[in-house]
Amino acid sequence: MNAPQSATAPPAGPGNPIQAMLEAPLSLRERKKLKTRQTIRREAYRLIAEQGYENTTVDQIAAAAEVSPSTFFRYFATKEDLVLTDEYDPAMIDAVLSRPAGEPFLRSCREALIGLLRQLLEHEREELLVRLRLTKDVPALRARMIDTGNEPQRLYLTALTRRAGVREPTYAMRITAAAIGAATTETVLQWAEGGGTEDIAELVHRTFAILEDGFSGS
Amino acid sequence: MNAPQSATAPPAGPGNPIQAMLEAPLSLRERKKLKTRQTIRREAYRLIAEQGYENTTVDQIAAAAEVSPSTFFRYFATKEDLVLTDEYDPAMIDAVLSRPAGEPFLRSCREALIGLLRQLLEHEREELLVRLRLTKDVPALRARMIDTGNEPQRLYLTALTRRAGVREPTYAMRITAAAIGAATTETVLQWAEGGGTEDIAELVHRTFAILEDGFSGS
DNA sequence: CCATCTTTTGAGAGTTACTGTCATTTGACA
DNA sequence: TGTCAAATGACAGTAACTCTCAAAAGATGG
Repeated sequence: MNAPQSATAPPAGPGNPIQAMLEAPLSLRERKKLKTRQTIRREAYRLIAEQGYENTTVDQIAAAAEVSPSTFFRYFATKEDLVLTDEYDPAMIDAVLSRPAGEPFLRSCREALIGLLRQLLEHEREELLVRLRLTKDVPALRARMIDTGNEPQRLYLTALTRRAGVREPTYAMRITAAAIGAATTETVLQWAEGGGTEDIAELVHRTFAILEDGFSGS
Repeated sequence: MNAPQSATAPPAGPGNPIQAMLEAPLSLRERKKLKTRQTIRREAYRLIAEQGYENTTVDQIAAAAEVSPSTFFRYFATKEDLVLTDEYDPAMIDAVLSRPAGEPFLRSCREALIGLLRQLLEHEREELLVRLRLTKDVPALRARMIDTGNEPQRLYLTALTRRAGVREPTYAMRITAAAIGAATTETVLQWAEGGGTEDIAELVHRTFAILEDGFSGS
């Protein structure tokens, strides 16, 4: 193989999945890789903040991070991945699956989401805000987001399927995951648009209340 | 101005909006433009069917349609737009808005959707199937779809906002539009995946039933 | 510490989607 | 028929990727 794996997160326990990911003993090589990845991302965000997303070229980012453009693409398959990739997807699935068995799916999602967001906010509130705002403002990113593995829809579908203990999701599962996923995305984007000043847990509650009562308010 | 407008659909009445678009007296220039547009799309679909989306270059398409690459980009802003652009968005908004005033929004959407799909199926069933299947299979397309103006989410949001007679959509409207829009997209994609053999009206009914009862089945 | 093996990196060349400009052509219209 | 605006094509450029190959650097066994 010729490329460093794109950060396959170690399967984290349900206790504090994010924290767990920050530990783990690392070889020198691994540490260097991680550092390179962080440097690239940091420099990229700096440049993007100064010049905007479209005006910042990969070559500039590579130069600022002191790596070759080739190396940039070894760490991020596309420029968009800079903003969109996320290491916490497995944690979200775990969080949903570790909810009590009989609980309605909607509630499991809500609680898992609130728990995960609380942790994310503690550790990297600012970065999350920047990323979400970019996601909302840059068309290419908003577009791409849907397809990447980190979109909520796919997470929910995986969780639903596993919870039911089946291999292939049913039609109803697909529809459910699509709807809840989109609502989740919209919720965090709205939070970011408000500058992160609102209580995100409260927003999540409002969202799920709408879903739960079948949109009867409209 | 230097470029032909990308098919701004004439505002169609609620009667039979699609049919209305197919009539209208056209000047020679307009007819030629329309023909060029159709030729490009037809040749593109042919090449894509033979070689796949990624392996088909814009230059090839332009050559096959006997226009210059410049002209290609005057008709389709991006290669993706070949597959994704859709002339019927205004018709969908109209269809929702022309439902009875007191009707629950969910039902208005359902009926509007079924009505529009029925017409689409009559006129261009095959093309619709091809497009949907491409949309589902080609990552770049699936990604891009969300951002373009033709995605259901934006349509529903517009309809909701206008129906309420306000300027800015509320938080609840955004969440509602996101959820219903995603469910709609998933529904038609599922239909296409089944090769169009299932009754799409029935699928739509199942989808909206799930939404209506608050996902209590999960 | 050294030799060797594997992973990571950089250099460079090539492809493709797209942008902008400008001169030429072609339909519209009086 | 002459004039104007819209449509087209040729061409040059940019930037995001892809591929290949050789050099550098960490891992590993002696």
